[in-house]
Amino acid sequence: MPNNQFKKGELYSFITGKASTAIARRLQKNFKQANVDITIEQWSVLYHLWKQDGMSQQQLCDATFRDKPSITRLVDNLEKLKLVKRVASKNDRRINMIYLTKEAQQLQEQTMEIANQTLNEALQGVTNGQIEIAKEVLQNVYENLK
Amino acid sequence: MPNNQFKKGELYSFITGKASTAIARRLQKNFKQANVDITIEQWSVLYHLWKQDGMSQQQLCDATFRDKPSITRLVDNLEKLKLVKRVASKNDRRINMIYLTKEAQQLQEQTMEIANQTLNEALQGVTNGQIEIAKEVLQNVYENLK
DNA sequence: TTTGAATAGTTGCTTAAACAACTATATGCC
DNA sequence: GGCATATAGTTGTTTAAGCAACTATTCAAA
Repeated sequence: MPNNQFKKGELYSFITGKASTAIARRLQKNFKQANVDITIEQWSVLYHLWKQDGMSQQQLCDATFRDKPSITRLVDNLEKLKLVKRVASKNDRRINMIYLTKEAQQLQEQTMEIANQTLNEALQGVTNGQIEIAKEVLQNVYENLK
Repeated sequence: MPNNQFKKGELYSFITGKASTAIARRLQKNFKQANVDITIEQWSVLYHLWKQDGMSQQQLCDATFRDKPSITRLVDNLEKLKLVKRVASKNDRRINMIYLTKEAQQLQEQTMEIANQTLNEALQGVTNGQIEIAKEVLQNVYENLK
């Protein structure tokens, strides 16, 4: 493989992920404007629980690409906010199953709408074909490194 | 513009930026293996100073897409590591100009090589054409939101 | 020229990430 | 059964991000 496939000056945007930072900030701002008082990291955990309620912390680690201490503390904070509950598994007492509260269930529709709007703001002027290719590249990078 | 340009299930990878997180982690790991004891955030500041030594903190904010407190503290830590020096501007006493030390200058070649290798690992199997489109999309997103 | 606004940087606070070290429970093998 | 190992989760520590509030300096306009 050629060692210098890319010009050095082009490295930076790939490594720093300014685009995803910008999306994250905008989403946080849009949550705040709608008086939704959660962080985007907390939202990303809820996102997976909305898809499947009752996941173990380890499953949340895999789903959100975070390590175990990060999930422990995100779940701590979500519990303080009364958005999730830890329930010890009866089959395997090492495992905490995480369940959404009613309050968290009620957040789904509103916050998914805000996330959709945020993505529409972010992707103005970008064609669906370009988006598909960008997603493939990002997925490929993720697979190469995980 | 249509309101639901994207399927909801496709949102997540865009918002969370798993790919850039993965690149960042791999770069950090590769620095560590080479006994380069700096964080990727510190490296990203040095990166811009290698391109142009003697920038103000505000210029570093713009270049690295960080806010002022973040740069204050990154410069604090880089000063502790003796990699940069703050020099008060004589023209405008509000401004700190940040200069690389000799130690930091010596880090450039090695760490840029590691960054190049890391990108090559990340982008295996991705064509230059795909990379160009992905970069355009990410740049477009950044412009839309900044 | 003085007063109000803008700019550059710092500090305090909360949230989160990464890593290492730790506890508790389960599993597999002899 | 008992011991080594793997798995699930927690705690401690350092680094960093984001926001608000703050100080110091400069600029601009009356």
